[in-house]
Order: sequence, then C-alpha cells, then structure tokens
Amino acid sequence: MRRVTIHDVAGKAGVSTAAVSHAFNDPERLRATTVTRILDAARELGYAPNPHARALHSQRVGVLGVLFPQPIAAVFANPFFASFLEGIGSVTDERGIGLFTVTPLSGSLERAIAAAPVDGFVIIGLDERHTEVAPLRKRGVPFVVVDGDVETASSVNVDDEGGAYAAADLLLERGHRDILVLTFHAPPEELDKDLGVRGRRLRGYRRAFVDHGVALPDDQVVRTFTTLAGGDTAFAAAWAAGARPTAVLAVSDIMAIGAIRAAKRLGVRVPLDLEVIGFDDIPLAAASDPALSTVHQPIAEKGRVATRLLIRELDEGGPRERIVLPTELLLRESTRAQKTKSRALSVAKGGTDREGKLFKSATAR
Amino acid sequence: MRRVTIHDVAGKAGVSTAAVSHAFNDPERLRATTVTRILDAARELGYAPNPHARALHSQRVGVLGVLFPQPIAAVFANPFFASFLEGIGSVTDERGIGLFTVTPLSGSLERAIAAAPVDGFVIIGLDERHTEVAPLRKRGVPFVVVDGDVETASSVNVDDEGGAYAAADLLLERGHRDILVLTFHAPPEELDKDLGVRGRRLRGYRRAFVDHGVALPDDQVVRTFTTLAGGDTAFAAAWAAGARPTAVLAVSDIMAIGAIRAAKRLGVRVPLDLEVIGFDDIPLAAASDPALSTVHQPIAEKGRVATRLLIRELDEGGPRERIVLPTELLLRESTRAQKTKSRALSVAKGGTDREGKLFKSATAR
DNA sequence: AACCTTTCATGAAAGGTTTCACACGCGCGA
DNA sequence: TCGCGCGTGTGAAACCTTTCATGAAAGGTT
Repeated sequence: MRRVTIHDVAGKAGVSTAAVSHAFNDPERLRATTVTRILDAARELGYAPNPHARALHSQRVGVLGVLFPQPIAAVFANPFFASFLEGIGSVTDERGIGLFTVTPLSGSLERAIAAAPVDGFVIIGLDERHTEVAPLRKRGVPFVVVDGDVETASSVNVDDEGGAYAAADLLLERGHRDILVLTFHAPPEELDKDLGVRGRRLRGYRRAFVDHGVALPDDQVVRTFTTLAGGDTAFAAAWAAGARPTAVLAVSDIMAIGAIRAAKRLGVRVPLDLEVIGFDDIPLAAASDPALSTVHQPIAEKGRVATRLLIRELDEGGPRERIVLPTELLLRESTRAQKTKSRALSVAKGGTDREGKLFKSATAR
Repeated sequence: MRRVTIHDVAGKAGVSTAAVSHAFNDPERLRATTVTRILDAARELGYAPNPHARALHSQRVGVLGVLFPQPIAAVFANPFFASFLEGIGSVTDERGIGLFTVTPLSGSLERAIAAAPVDGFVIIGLDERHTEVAPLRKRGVPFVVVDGDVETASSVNVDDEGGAYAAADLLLERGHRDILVLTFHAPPEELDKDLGVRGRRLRGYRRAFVDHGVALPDDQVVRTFTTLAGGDTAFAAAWAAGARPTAVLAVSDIMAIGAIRAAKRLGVRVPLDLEVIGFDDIPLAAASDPALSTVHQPIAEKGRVATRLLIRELDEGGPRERIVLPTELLLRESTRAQKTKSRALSVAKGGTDREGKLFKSATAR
C-alpha cells in the first residue's frame, strides 16, 4: 500500500505535478477552477505533501530541536524542564514550528544530533567543557545555548550568582550563623572546579558569607541528589551527625522541600526553628506546606528568549547575543522575614537589544 | 556555506557515492582499507548523512509523534502529560527512536499531522467523535490511541470506570451520604453525553451510587476547571451555597487538592470532617498535605504500552489490540479508611496477547 | 494582420541518499 | 581454455517535492 504522491493527484486532476504544487503553495498562480479541481482530487485521495521531500528540497523543515544531555525519561520527570519546554513551546506554537526533543541515542548525543531532522537546536545543560557542539558548528547547524556558555553561539543565562547571593545575604543579615548548604552531586569531571549552574550558585552563597565575614566550613556544604529524597536524607544525615542548623540554603527547590520534610519529621518547626530558601521556584514550591521561599528564576522565559533568538538566527542570520535574565528572591512561608521580594540584575545593561524587552549583560554583578 | 554532502566525501576519498553510503551502512561490503579512508574523509569534512534525504528514500525516519489536541504549552504545564511522555520516552530511548511532540499548528491538528515528519503517532485525548484521525488512516500512517477508542486502530485505556466505582464504593460503604462530585468542564460538543475519560469516571461513580441505593442529585455534581483554583473555587462555591458535604470525589487530583485547600481555609478538617479521593495519582498527590487518597492509574505505563504497540505495528504490521490497564485505589491521608489498596481489573481477560504481559479486556467490569 | 502582453500551465532539474543491477578482475575448478 | 564465482566497487534509478525557465493560448493594440 503505497503512500499517495503528488503524481497521483496530478493524474486524477488531469494536470502536471507542478500545477498541484502550485495549488498548494501559490494558488494565485492558477485559475480558480483548476485549483479547486486539484484540491478536490487531493482531498479525495487523502493526499498530503511528503514532509521529507519538501524538507529535502527547501533545506528547511520547520522543526526545532531541544537538546538535553540526559535520557528522555529523566527530562520529562523533571518539572524544571517541563516549564522550560512550556516556554519554548509557546513560541514554536505561535510561529507554527514543530518541536523535537533530542536526547542521547544509545548513549551518544552526537549520534542523536546527526540523526535529528531539525533546522536548529536549543541546547540546555551543556557547559563549557562539552564537546558535542563542535560537530554542530562544523555542519553549520545554528544553535543557542541555555544555562551555559559557548564561544561561538548565542546564549541565555540567568543571574544564578546574584540570586544565590541575595538568598544567603538575607539569612546572614537576619543573624543566622549556622546555615546548612545543600548542593547537587557533581558529575565526576567537575568535582574540583565549580562549573555550571551549580558553581555559579555556590559562588553566590560564598560571596555573601565572605561579605558578612562569616565562615562556611566544608562540612556545612552537603552534596546530594536533586530529588525530594536527596534533600530529605541529606538533612536527616546532617542532623544525625550532630549538626543543628538554624537555616538551610538549597540550590534546588525539590531538595529544599525534602529537607523540610525531614525537619518536620524530626520535630523541627519551619520557619520557627529553621528557615529554608530553595532555588528555581518550581510550581510545587508555592503549593507545598509551608510554601517555600525561594530564588525565582524565569524558567519558561528562558525558553522563550532562547527560541526567539534561534528563530531570528535561522530567519535572518541575526547577530550572536549573550543574554542574562534576572532572578528574584521570593519570600513565602518557609522564612520568617517578610521583606518584599528583591530582585537581582533588575536593571538591564548593555542594551543594544532590538526588541528592547530582553535583559542583556556581559557579567552579572 | 553549503552543507557537506556525500559527494564531497566521495570526491575527497576518491570513490563513488555508493561506496560512501556502504561505508556507513554496510561496511562489510567494502575492503577494510577503503572503509577507513572514506570514514576519515567524512570525519575531516564533518559529514553526516542528511536525515531528510535518508528518510525520503527509506520511507522511514525513526521518529514517533505524540499527538495532543491542546496547545503545546498546555501539554508541558500538565504533570499528567509529563508522566505520559516519560513512559513513551523510556521506550523510544531504548529503541533509538526520536520523539516529536505534535500539537495543533495555527489551531489545526490536521495541518500539524500532515507536516509532521514521523513514522507513526501515539494519540492521546482524542475521543470517539474526533475527525482528525480519518486522514491519518487514509494516508496509511499507523497510530495508536490512548484514552480513547477508534474503530480502526489499536488502543490503550485504563479502567476508569472501575477505579471510580471503587472510590465511590469506599465512601458510600463508610456511610457517607452527602458527597460532592467534582468533574471537568466539558467541551461544548459533549455537554450532554458523558463521553471520554470524564464520562467513564462519572459512570463509575454513578454505578456505585445506584448499587448502594443512594441518590446523586445533579447539584452535587459540579463541573469546573482542571486546576488547583478550579477545585478550590468549586468547593468554596458549593459551601457558600449551603452544601455541607462529608466527602469529595474528584475526577482529577489537582482539583481534589484545590478542594482540600478551600476546605482548610473554611476550617473544615481533612480527613476528620471531610474525606477526599482524587483521580490519577500525580506526583503532587503523595507530596501534598495531607497526602491525597486517589485512584492510581499507570500513566507512564500507558505510554510505554502504547509505544511498544506502535513500534510493533510499524515493524511487523502486528495485529490491532485493545488494551485496558488496571487502576488502583490508593488510600493515603485524605481519607480515614485504612483498608489496603484495592485494585480494579486486576485479572487479565481475553488473553491472546502474545507477550503475555499486558492486560486485555473488552469491557472493564 | 502582425505583434505584444498576460494568463495559465508544464517540463525538467535539483535536492541527498540508498540500493539494485551490473562490471571488472582474479583465481579456481573442470 | 573456458566458465564460474567471489570480492569490490560503480552507475543510475528511485524516493517526492519545489521552482525556474519556458511555452501555448487568449486577448488587446496598432
């Protein structure tokens, strides 16, 4: 059972294949009666132009790839990525563009990239050292990097360091001296250097400690998994080891919520005995009990900005840009302080942006 | 800056394009030294076979589409779909297949379907009356329907009715007589008939009421939005109207959680004054406070089963199947009853399934 | 009547890959 | 010596669409 092609339609309507093509793509060129005759034939046959043939010819499919370095199941299980995709999707939808989720193919990102029928990529979570992007560049496939920095491409980042600073600063300002810091397990290769998102956030915390003249001993910085269970066990373990922190800083909301769960179980009241600040502002943060104070980052907006950047590059070969979006300290119920939310990087710098809506900056203060 | 093609590689390696193709796809056919010479040339040039050309020829891209009837941003915002995609992704990943998210293109599902460069579709949320699938059938594109039923295709469903029955049955068994039922706002065209998932769940509730000889007046069935706010306002409104239910049945977890929030605000204690049972068992259900009793449905598993079915159909043109997966009543903290979880459709019926792992059934009792 | 414009339609090339059928050269068995 | 098979490699068709250049017919002008 062969798929119906443009030839079948042409035959049925008694015209050339060129006419059929025109009927679909540029009906003005044909007599109205001819167009309807062709369209009728097409409908009757159930014809739709073959996307591959069309793409092959026009060198353009109308599909964007979103590239994740982790298995696809891990992507969709993560609410952070869900929000991110939501942002990307809102733009692709409005532009009539398809969305392809690209994850490692049998463990190889390179293979996945090569096989993906897309016009360009939004890449997330690949930091400085990743080598997968080199072939991309070589093949001339446009891409935009999010939460990372690559010499040769546009990038969209968030003021992680500033947000982390604001969170730590608030707690220190309120007199806390015994603060437990929860951070991601590092991938093996970056164990020493503090690279990527995690590194920037940690750097922000550290800077606040330094500014307040407070020490942050190594055993107060705990590495664990980015899960509810991770935060829970990390807090419980610290407690069992004799730590009695009065506050928690976590580089991810879900870990913060896990820590709160452990604290509740141990009879520690939040925020009375323990103030907690997370990072990201996932939807669950507002819904959990107590509602989590956190550093809000515009996740969906990151996706939107990156996608618009990519589309512009695709359409007009626009210039490279490095965009840094602001973060915002959001105080809810897991802290006692009720200072209104403060905003990092609230003023745009370097403003040559044409749309005037984006925040641009070389360095985040 | 033209993309590098197979001709460039052939030229550089001093062979024909056919030889290059063989070097990639069937190296055995060529002398080993030739193969390495070709591969070297390819690497040096940064060559990767053009996916479109390949797909055009082989009539196969290695990509599956997941079809949603709502805008893409709504898809990713919904944790239900996230779990579903997680299930699908776990299978496509393992088989080295790409995943394409297909949502209406400028409002038209048909257009999106036509333009999608995929080998087949997993379709979710399209019920009996939707007409979009007709062209698919006509064009001979294989698809599998989830949460719906189409004459001409395989389908994967869940025992919605049985699960709903179990939930309602439990509450009625415990003596509740004043139960508020929360259901989705119906799309306009199905206002009267109770079709689709919503209809099946409502039917399950109703059957339990009948079996217990209890009436379910229309004003106890409230339609609202499938959101936290929807459940919240619906409960609050009913309360304001003088209703004093002792239990709530909601066809979606998020609505149930919203109702609990409203109840808390009104000074109604859950589960002491009000027992609540949701539906779906989204991740938030276990994490909320009190943890939500709910009808668990295997969301990710639905995705996995559907995907395997589709792949089999693609590979071997396997037979159509109608699969019904069991649901399970999960009692947590929003009910007082502590009966161990009960399971609907726990026994497979109709077992001609070749893998013997899936549950099949014509009617879910 | 000859010529020019428009309007509508077509032929054929191009886009990049895979694969079928074939060719070439060589060794081996008959 | 002939024929055959095997190991390697090639030419060209096929996959399906779009678009450029072109052509034919119809209508208008001088």
